Amino acid sequence: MSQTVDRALSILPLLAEGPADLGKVADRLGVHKSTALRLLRTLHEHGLVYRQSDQRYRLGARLFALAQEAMENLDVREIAHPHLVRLNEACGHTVHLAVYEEGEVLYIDKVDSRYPVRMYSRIGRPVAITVAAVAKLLLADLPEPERRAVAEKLDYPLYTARSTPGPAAFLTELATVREQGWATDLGGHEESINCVAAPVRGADGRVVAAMSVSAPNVVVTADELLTLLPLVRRTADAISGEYSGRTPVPTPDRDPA
Amino acid sequence: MSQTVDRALSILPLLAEGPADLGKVADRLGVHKSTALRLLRTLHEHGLVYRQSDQRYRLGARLFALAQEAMENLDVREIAHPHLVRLNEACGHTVHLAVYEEGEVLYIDKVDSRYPVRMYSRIGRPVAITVAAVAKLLLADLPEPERRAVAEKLDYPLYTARSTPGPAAFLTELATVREQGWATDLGGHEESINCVAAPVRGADGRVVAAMSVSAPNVVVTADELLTLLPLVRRTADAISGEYSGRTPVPTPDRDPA
DNA sequence: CAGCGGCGTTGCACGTAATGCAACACTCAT
DNA sequence: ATGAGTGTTGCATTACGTGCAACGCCGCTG
Repeated sequence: MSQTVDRALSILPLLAEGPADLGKVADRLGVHKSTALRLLRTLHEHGLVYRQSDQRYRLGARLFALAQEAMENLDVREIAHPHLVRLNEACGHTVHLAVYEEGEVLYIDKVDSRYPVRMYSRIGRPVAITVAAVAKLLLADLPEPERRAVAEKLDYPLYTARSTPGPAAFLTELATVREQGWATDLGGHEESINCVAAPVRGADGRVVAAMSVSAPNVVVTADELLTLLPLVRRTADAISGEYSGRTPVPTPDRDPA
Repeated sequence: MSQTVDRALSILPLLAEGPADLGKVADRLGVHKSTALRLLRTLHEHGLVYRQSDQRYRLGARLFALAQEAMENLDVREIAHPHLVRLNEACGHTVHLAVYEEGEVLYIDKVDSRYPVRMYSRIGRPVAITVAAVAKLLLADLPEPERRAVAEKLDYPLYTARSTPGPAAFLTELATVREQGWATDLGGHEESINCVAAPVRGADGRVVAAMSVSAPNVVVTADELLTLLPLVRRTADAISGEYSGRTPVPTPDRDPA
């Protein structure tokens, strides 16, 4: 809508790929060097872009700070965190919390497994949306037209033989998940890793987040992991209760309502 | 420099304080509502801003993804290298840079001593993890459970009489190192070689790498080497600053007052 | 050492594209 | 109903961003 800003913002993902010099930025934007320079300068003044000693540009500190603040402003996360920790203490596995936003699913919190074997996932990183258990729950709750639209537009990478192959299979899976109120990922992303997930709902019943427990085969089998489902669901429900404000009294309360 | 972009970017810190509606944004920017609307739309298209269900705006998810991607594509080695060279020019000794990865500590860069006597160490080679100063710094920063798990699993070869004998001693040493923010290896790997090391930290304060200066007894005594500690730490801090995009501006002035 | 090519930077005239205005659409309260 | 509070759209004006060309600055290379 605003050309100048649009161009300026296009620089950010470009720099996220790695440092670039002025010429490269101008090229990729399709603008004159002087234009690119001014845009970069403006970004620099706001600290979103940093100029390293070899004069190349890269993303700057304020961006990290903003991302941090943005995350802290997500109140689901704040409410959920202690529950995630408790769940991790109970079962020992990696616990994730994820939200849906604008066609993407992102991890917004994580408690690492107590076992030395760790999964590769980091907060802020987009989830493998077509296979992850949390993604299924979040997408399954979208209104039908949007759900369909999103499913059509996605790529369906075949991470493993069990990955969701395409839109049709995905929509079927979403229907099942929607019906049963929980989801799994059994080796769909990485052959040896399984997950079970449950939804966190707001006061209006809409799914606002999803949480999962993940563990590799070498630690527990898929069947053993499934026995944790009731616990996962109870935890998710507890978070839902607290989030939607109709919590009886969780633990440390200052004013009894 | 660019008014439009400048205004648009000013919205981000504003939203970082918490969600705001169109009117508030326009007010704070000192522009007409329609102008603010267009700016917000552009930010929205790039995912930097998200419109929540009550129509208010808040910081968007792509911000995480950007910050995340930038972190992953950041090359400590590239940023650190000129600093290592400068340090080597200043003190003449061998300078190392190392990172932790999956239970191992690896040298990823090295500037050779100007003295004829050289250590043998190779870039990409695993470090003597139980004794090397850089290894201590990197392991000391791991979360407690993992640190313990790693320490338990290690072998403790007795390279010299001063080598770390076992897990207990190692964990104690790590606690000290963690506390003081620097580390040494005084003849723990080879009888006649000493090292001092300091950590390189990312924007979040986590240790992403460690650097050390090493020299054999025949060139400088351990005490003499220790006098280099402040310089080593300053260098490491400079790298940290640049790595996290925090340094003001590397102006080409000769002498900073 | 001079000459050269590649880079970032600056000043300026041009015309695109951002701006503010005013009118419109909509939702809630009253 | 009716009003005040939102967010939204179309449009005329001109401010502002744009590209150009010239400059300065290294680091090469002959």
